[in-house]
Amino acid sequence: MKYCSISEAAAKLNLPESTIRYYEKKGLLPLIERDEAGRRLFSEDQIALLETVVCLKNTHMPISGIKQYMDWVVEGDDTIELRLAMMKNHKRAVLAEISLMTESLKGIDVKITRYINQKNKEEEGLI
Amino acid sequence: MKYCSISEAAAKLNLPESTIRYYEKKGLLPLIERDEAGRRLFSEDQIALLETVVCLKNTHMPISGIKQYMDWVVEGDDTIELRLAMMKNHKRAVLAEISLMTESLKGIDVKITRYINQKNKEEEGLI
DNA sequence: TGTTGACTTAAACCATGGTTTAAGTCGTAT
DNA sequence: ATACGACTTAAACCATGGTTTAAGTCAACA
Repeated sequence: MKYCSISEAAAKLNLPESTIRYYEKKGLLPLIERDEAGRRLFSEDQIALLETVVCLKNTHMPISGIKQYMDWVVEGDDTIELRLAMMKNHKRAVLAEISLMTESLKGIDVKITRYINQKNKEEEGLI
Repeated sequence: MKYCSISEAAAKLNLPESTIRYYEKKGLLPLIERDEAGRRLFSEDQIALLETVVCLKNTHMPISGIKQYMDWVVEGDDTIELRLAMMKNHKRAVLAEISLMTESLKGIDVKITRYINQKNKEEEGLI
């Protein structure tokens, strides 16, 4: 298996190293191995877990939620139902948030349209 | 013109009163009138402005951005171009965020599918 | 051998976006 | 008159999600 350093992991995921350390401290990245010098070693699996963290973070799951999920991952197959339920719930929350944003975007579009019209009126006035 | 109290405004917009006071303090709600006793009076226009704040907040514009926008609103028609540019930029940012969320949601769907399959395999194993 | 450069830690620090508290002022109904 | 509910303020407090700092360890290269 190939391992990579924290700087390589950070580059792959486009995250600051400090963030990765912070995530590990918060329990979002359990079971990270270390070399003899105490440096973190990220396996492909760890990188995949980190990608999952990023994916959940991108969809605004709080740290506490991601930690719960990762605790269940570590716990093993007995928690599959729990993880499934969590992901289904989270998906619903994300879709709701996207809906809200999409809806609110309409209000922004109204302003854009209005401002464009006002600008045009000004220009007509100048002609 | 009809005015309403902070509690009525809070009820209309489904916001805590404390949040409305906080927004005013931060400069997001300029020109709020007061009665003789110092109580805030919200006109229809103020309510509309507050709705705009909520709309921008729902689309994750930071307080500092909303304040800039409101400062421009107060400044008047000379700032229409600036407001238009800001709203166009913001719209782009919101669409990008929605894209990121939508993309990340795929990763979540992958997990949902996988967990459902794993559950089914377990059940087959039990038969 | 010594000096880089990449890593380590704990703790302090920061920004953001509110919420809560404490103390006080009104207007009105009893 | 007084007591209640709705309002006011400034300041303290809180959670979240990191980032920065300071001090140290280690491996490898000149």
